[in-house]
Amino acid sequence: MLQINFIRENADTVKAGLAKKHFKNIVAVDELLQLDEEKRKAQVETENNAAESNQLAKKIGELMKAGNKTEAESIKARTVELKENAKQLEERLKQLETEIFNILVTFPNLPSSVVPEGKTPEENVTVFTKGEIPVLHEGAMPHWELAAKYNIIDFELGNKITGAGFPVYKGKGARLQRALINFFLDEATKAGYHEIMPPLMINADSGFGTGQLPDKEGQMYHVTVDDLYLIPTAEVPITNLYRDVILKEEELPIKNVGYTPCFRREAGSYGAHVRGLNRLHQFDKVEIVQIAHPNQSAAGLDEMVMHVQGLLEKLELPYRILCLCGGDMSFGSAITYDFETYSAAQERWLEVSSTSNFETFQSNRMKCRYKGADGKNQLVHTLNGSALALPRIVATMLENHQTPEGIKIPKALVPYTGFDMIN
RNA sequence: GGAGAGUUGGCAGAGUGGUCGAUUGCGGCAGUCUUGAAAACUGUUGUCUGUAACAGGACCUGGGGUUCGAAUCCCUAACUCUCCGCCA
Repeated sequence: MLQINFIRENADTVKAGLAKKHFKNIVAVDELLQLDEEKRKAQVETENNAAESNQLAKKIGELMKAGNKTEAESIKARTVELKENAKQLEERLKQLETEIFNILVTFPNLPSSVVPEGKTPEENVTVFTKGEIPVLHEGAMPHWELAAKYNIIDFELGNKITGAGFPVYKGKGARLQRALINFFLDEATKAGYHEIMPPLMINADSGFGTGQLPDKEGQMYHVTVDDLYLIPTAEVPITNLYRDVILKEEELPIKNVGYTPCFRREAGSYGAHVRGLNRLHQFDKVEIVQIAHPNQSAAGLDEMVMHVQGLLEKLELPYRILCLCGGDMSFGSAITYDFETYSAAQERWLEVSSTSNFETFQSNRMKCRYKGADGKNQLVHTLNGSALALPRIVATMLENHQTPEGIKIPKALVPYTGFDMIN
């Protein structure tokens, strides 16, 4: 969430930023500032009223103690009057605050200055590409056919047990999942991340903290009897660990990693591009999260990007890195790098990681701050990235590493799988 | 699920209607002493809002109420603990 003080002092910058993100309702900025003006006036009135009231109440206390009841009674008349005023003033103030909040939560984060202009995914800028795109042998198959051929992932069985988008992993397929999870966790640990195993359900406060709520409820599974949500990503619980926390400056950066299943309703997506592992309702992901000093967050993002690159290279997958354009970035992000691996049988790039700096957007919602050298509390920056999401990695591995004899497991992963070929 | 007790500043823990934003201890920070450290002693130490700076306002788990006045009384929600029941 943007800070009202910042908007007040930088209205033009805010408008330009919102425009870059292709936010439609930019006039709301002026509306907001108007309301803010009114609210501040209302606040002064309310507080002056309260100040007089407090003063008189104190005086009544003193008079009562001194036994001067008649004078105390005479003052009471005025306090009753003030109380009436207070009720109205407070109501008005509350109403203005609500209106301001309701506008404020609709504003996305402002994009960083290096984010490219653009509206659609086509306008994302490829900043790095690495790896050979494999030439597949005659009769090569897409991953869903390979999954059936080697009996490692069963989509039909998942349909029966739960529904579409909930595959069942079997035998070497299940073992491969476990191997990737452990591999990713170990690599992150080596890079200095602290392992966390968080709850898989979150409350509404946590959903608000990282920006899933309000408005994006539709993307999460909601357990209504207990009013809890299944996590769409480990980012939510792991970042919210620091909700309402004041950190010491020297504690930063905090680097956490966690493996969790992720649950997404993916309402509204369908078609050929969701076949097989391309888009699931439940999938596994290892997520890295940093809580950083504002001065360190840019370097933190670079480090995260390099970490993800290292993973893809060890898995021997061709990949490219995109810097998302303003219009294609997520709501809360200030800058996002997407990683895509090339899926040779589908002949298309698949997103396997999204690594972002949220700057103060989440920390302002979560009230996560650090105490600076000057003793003042300031908002931290939050960052997160997938390192990595499994299904599309598995999809590309199956497709790209297939041979007529079977599917080769990359060297780095063999110690984790315990086999070097799926056949 | 049933019965009871509780939730106060980083932590522990006082405070049952007025001068309490809150006693005290620990911890933290600064100083004295010391070659340095420890100990001891002294001082200091919550957050938000607001102001040029003061002032002012809000916060004792959240929400609502009673009252001129609420940490304190009432209602309600959440959470924690103890006992019983159930259970991986």
